[in-house]
Amino acid sequence: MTLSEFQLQQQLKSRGYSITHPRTIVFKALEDKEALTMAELVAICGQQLDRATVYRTVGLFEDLGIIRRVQIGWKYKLELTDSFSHHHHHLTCTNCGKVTPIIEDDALEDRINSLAKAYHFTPSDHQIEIRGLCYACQLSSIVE
Amino acid sequence: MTLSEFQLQQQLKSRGYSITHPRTIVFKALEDKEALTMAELVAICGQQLDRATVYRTVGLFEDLGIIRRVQIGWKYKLELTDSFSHHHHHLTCTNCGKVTPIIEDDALEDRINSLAKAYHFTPSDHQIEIRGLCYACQLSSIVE
DNA sequence: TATTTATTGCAAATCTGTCGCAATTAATCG
DNA sequence: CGATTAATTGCGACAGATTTGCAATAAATA
Ligand SMILES: [Mn+2]
Ligand SMILES: [Mn+2]
Ligand SMILES: [Zn+2]
Ligand SMILES: [Zn+2]
Repeated sequence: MTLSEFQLQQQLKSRGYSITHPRTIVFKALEDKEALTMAELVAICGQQLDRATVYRTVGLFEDLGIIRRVQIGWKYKLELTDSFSHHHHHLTCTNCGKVTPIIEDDALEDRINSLAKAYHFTPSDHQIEIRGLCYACQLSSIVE
Repeated sequence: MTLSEFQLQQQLKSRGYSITHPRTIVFKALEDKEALTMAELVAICGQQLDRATVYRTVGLFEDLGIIRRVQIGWKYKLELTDSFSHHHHHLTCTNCGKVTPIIEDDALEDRINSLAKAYHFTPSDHQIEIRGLCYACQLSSIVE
């Protein structure tokens, strides 16, 4: 069992939820992967689980702060929260669709927090998506 | 006719699309408003336009870079792009749902662009949402 | 104003997400 | 380890959101 799988079980248990087969399957599907759409997640788990169960599990995991939704392109995707992964943001290539995580940047995080304060907000979370052309797509567009 | 309505017509014409009544209605519905959900937009235009037409127009406007989707909470909303409005980001109150625009901040924009460069991306656009408690909701949570 | 082509409205189809309920599974305890 | 109990799941069925084909209509052009 991985460390985060253990964390998941602790999290469920401490909040009075059972550790079930479906919940483990959904968690593993998201582990170590860059954000998945709901459709992709259902496709991965769908052979073994009912659609409704995947939705219910996603809902529960969101409530428990185990996964979060982020906007990538025009859809939202799901990924493990910072407690199970590392805080990061996303670069999306508008040409090939590749999504690259941006590792945490203190200057950026600080600016975000100061801005929230300037508007008298108490920030709890934030998300950033930068869209543009990835290196590979820049090269191929020069060739054309 | 407003300046941005004129811009819209230029944009449509130059790309070979007709300037139609439905397209004008959808554009006006979004003008000078903070992000609308698709449901809100359909409600506003729905009396005069078919649902399908609203969806098709939104799709076209997205392709033409006239409107964009931004994630607000767990849903997306629609708003005019920077060419028709001013570049900004969003603060969302997780308690009352209020959405506040953050006016452009150079330090933030610079950091975003440097990060993109560091990853060899050519950035074209980005979006930021900060979630947290607005001032009013902070006060009421202290009272409780 | 007549002609041509793009656009729209309508209705049907398809996705997406939700719900109630009976069958199953996990947790608990002797 | 079995029996008991309560939570969870699968299975329709369902409501809402978005897409599509096609005939009717409106916009552009000359
Ligand atoms: Mn990610
Ligand atoms: Mn806005
Ligand atoms: Zn690319
Ligand atoms: Zn609030």
